[in-house]
Amino acid sequence: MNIQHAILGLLRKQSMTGYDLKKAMQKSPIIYWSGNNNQIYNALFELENEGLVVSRIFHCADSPTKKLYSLTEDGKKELRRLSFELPELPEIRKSFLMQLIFAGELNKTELESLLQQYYREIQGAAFAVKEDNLYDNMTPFEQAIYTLSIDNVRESYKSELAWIDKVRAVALPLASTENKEEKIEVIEMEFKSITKNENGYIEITSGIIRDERDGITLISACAEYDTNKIMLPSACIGEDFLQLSTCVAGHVMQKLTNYNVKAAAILESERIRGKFKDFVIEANRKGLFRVFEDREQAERWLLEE
Amino acid sequence: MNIQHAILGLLRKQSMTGYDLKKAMQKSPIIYWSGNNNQIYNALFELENEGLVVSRIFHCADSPTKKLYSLTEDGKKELRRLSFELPELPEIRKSFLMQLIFAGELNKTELESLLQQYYREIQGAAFAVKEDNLYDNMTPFEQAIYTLSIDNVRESYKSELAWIDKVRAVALPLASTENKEEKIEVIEMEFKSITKNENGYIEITSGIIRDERDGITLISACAEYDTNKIMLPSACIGEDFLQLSTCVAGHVMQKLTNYNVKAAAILESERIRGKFKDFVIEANRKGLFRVFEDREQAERWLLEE
DNA sequence: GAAAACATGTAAGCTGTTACATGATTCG
DNA sequence: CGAATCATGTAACAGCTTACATGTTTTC
Repeated sequence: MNIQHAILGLLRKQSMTGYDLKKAMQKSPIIYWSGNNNQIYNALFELENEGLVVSRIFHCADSPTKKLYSLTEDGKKELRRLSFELPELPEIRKSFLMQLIFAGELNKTELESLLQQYYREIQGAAFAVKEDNLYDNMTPFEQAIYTLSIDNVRESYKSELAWIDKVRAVALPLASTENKEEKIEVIEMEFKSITKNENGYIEITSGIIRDERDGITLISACAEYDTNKIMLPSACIGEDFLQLSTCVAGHVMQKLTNYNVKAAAILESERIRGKFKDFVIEANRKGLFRVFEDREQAERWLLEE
Repeated sequence: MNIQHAILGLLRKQSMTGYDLKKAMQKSPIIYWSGNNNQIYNALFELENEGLVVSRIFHCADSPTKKLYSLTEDGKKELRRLSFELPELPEIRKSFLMQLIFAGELNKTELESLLQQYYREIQGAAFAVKEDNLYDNMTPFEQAIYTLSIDNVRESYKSELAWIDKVRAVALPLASTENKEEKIEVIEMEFKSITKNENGYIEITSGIIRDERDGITLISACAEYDTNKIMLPSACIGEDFLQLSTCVAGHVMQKLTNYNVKAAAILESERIRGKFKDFVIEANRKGLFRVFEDREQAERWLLEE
């Protein structure tokens, strides 16, 4: 399976531009190409050379030539041929398994900490899988196949979560309890759920954000409570978060964006200093992460739309 | 996770040469690099430059300098540091899902045929996962972690098989029954199991090998009967198999080698013609696939050792 | 009026693959 | 004695990624 096949597939029911293809690839949890321009435009060029697609050029007013690609008869034939090729084995790469077997003598705390982090990442990833139709007009059969495929992705994550529990049950008791050189502190975060007229969010009640890992904890908590809105009171914002040089704020923002989680932070104006001020202005404009001085305002924004 | 990390991990308990590393990577179902020279020798060069590994050179007699690599103290520290890095999400690429959703209107027969093929490949791959210790002296804890990791791989395949059954149950009834232009013939193969003093093999009782896909059918039958020995009577060897130009024999051989399945074919000498004769001589020498004129001989070879 | 989204493309670089080159040792 | 395995390395190339360049339209 190559990207050409994917493009032919996406063009099967509707004409699209290169940009449309890029968006479709980025959105889909099944199409695993990142949707980068280089590949797509090159592939389209080759497909057109081989006569499998044609482009109609739209000159809107002036120069912005937009090319709408669609399948030729040959393209349809080729897609049908590819559909009956011998299926490929899935490619599965789980770095975490290597990380574990190469780690050697972990003590109980260390192992539990690693498993916890992995659990949260998987949980977050599973939460982010959204069903979101590939084509507009799908037959019931196509719809069923598509839903089943999305299920497949979700189930892969689920069985990974089940496996982590199995490791907890089997391997944790065998791990040594002695402490190695440095003690690893595991500070748990706690959350509570708040519901206001059919809408709700979660709020951190204890724990401090100081680390990239804590970003994952936020996402995973959202997954657990099945919400994508989270309130961060001043008490849970660590000093590291406020120092841009530590990159903590940036990493956490990245996670929020990836998993489409909306976060409102309440920060006293005294705590917003130096470059962090610019970061706040920038973030407030963007959308998924905003800083408020006032709890009421924060809540209003979180719950809106 | 990069290949450097993997190399540090493999060297954790024992010194190894580049060649040893290559073998270890090729064997392991968890370490997903193909174990190609280019990467390994380059990585070793860099690791040595960074002072994370050292090599002792062995001059055996003349020139064949053999380099035994082992971890330095810095290397051990680096490995420990990497062990506590934030775990990465698994990378899962299932082409088959794309193949299905891009295939569009499949009728019942076509869908069932695709599912069948996919099922067999997964079954074969699961069959090929062998537990086979990474290090010699493993603590019970390390042993448990390793066994659990292998389980993880096997369970990924198992849950894929379960998913295929779900697709059969849900989507097959929705598929149209009408026949498209060309009818796809699905000829099932049948097998019987033969046991002789605690040892056994399976034999094809109906169906003909004519296709790369049939190679997968053989592997999948082996997985089902939990054997890696298979008898191919003359009746099941198609004419295409005997024509080297069709590549059928080559592809089937490839599958047998990949999955470590031993196959004995019984062929009358009249049927061995032209270039196929060379292929037979070549194959007989190699080991996993041999041709016999006589059933007795074939059985003896199959059951030996 | 500024930024985000739409739209098409290019360049440099990393990772990993196959294939080649070379020579020693071991094994049937 | 010939082949397979051991052992180290190189070359060329495919695939994919990040980042850059450029300009338009839409949206706040």
